[in-house]
Amino acid sequence: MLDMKLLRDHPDFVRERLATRHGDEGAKLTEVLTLDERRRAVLAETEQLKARRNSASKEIGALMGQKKLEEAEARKAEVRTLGDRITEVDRLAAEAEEARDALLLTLPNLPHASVALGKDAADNPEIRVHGTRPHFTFNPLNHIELCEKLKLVDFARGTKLSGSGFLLYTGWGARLERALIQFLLDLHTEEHGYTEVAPPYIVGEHCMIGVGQFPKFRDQAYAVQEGLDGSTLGKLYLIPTAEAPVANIHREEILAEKQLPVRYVAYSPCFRAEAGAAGLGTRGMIRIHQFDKVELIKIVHPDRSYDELESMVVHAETVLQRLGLQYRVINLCTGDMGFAAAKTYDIEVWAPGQGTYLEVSSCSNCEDYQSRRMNMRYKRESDGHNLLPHILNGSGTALARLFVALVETHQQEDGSIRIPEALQPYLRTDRISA
RNA sequence: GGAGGGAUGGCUGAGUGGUUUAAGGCACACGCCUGGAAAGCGUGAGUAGCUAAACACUACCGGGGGUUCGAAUCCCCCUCCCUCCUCCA
Repeated sequence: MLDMKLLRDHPDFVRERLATRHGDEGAKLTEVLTLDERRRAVLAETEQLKARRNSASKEIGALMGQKKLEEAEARKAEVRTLGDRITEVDRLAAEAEEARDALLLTLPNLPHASVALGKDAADNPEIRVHGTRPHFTFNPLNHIELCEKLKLVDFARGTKLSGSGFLLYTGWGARLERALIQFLLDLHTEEHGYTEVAPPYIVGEHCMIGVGQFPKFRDQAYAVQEGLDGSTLGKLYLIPTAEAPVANIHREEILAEKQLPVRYVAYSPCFRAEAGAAGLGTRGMIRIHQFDKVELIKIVHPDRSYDELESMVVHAETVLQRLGLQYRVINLCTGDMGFAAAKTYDIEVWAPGQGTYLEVSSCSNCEDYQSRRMNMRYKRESDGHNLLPHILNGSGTALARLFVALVETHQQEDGSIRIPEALQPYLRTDRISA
């Protein structure tokens, strides 16, 4: 959520920044400002009325104490009409505030000044490229062929169980997935200083609103119903990312300044409806309804958040380096950025069987956009003021596509997969073969 | 799912209709005292809205609604926590 004060004081600046994003929301800004003005006007009136009522009520109390009952009754009648006005004016204020806030929740974050202006993915500047692409002396297979030959994933039965977009990992495939998860968690806890948490995979609506997932992307979520009780539907949702529960851990709390930075790492499955998305319906593991991910979350001091973003990207890159994968880091331009982000780096891993890069990580600084929605604050030591921390999230990394890049990159001429050294202790083999 | 008990400031804990602008205590800040500290004494201090700022004012006792001139206090609904029963991995 954007700062209402900023909208009031610098509407043109906000309008201009919003216009750089995909799907300009600037028109809503005017409406928010109108509603805000109405609210403030009505609020001023109701506060005056309440002040009058409060002092009158005190006088009535005093009159009753002096046993001047008749006078008291007369004043009561007077104040009663005041009360009716207050009820009415209060209602107007509440309505204006509700409408304003509902609209405010639909405005995306403002891009940071350092973010390149652009329209879509084609305008994303490339920051750096790492590693060399594998060179094959034979005809390399794609991950679908490899998974079927080595029986790593049973695509047909995954679809039989849950429909297209769901995977059944089998044998060494299931073990590889599990090994990757543990490798990632150990890396980030032991080498990068994150605290591991294991969150719920179902969260309340307030958590989805907190991270900016709702109200805009309601159609992308799986809603849960408890048993036959239809009234529970729409209260709880399967998480689209561990960001939803983990970023909300300290919602409605006031953290001590010296607690910052807070760094969490969490494994979770991620559930995405992908309504209207291209590429579902074809086989494979690139875009699916359920995938595993290890997520990084940081809650940091506002002065430090852009340094923390840089180190977070490095943490995610380390994953790909250890696994011997070629990748590049790009910076999302204003038109391609996600809803809550002020600045985002994407990491894309090279998948030889696809002949393209696949996005396996997205690291964003959301600044105070989420903490304001969550009412998460920290107490500044110097003066005791409660301020909004900055919240960052990053994949470290998403698994299914990492799996694809891994098997496609490390495939051998005999059809086996060479396991990178970093992973061998977890999988307890250096090779997967038929 | 059933029965009962709870939710008050950073923490603890009083408060069943009117100087409660929420007592007292702990912790906190400043001052006095001291060679210095502790103890003691004194003073201050919640969050937010409004304001250029300050004063004033308004709101906030889990959330929402109601009764009343006036609600932390009375009534209704909801959420969460605790105890017991039931069920269960």
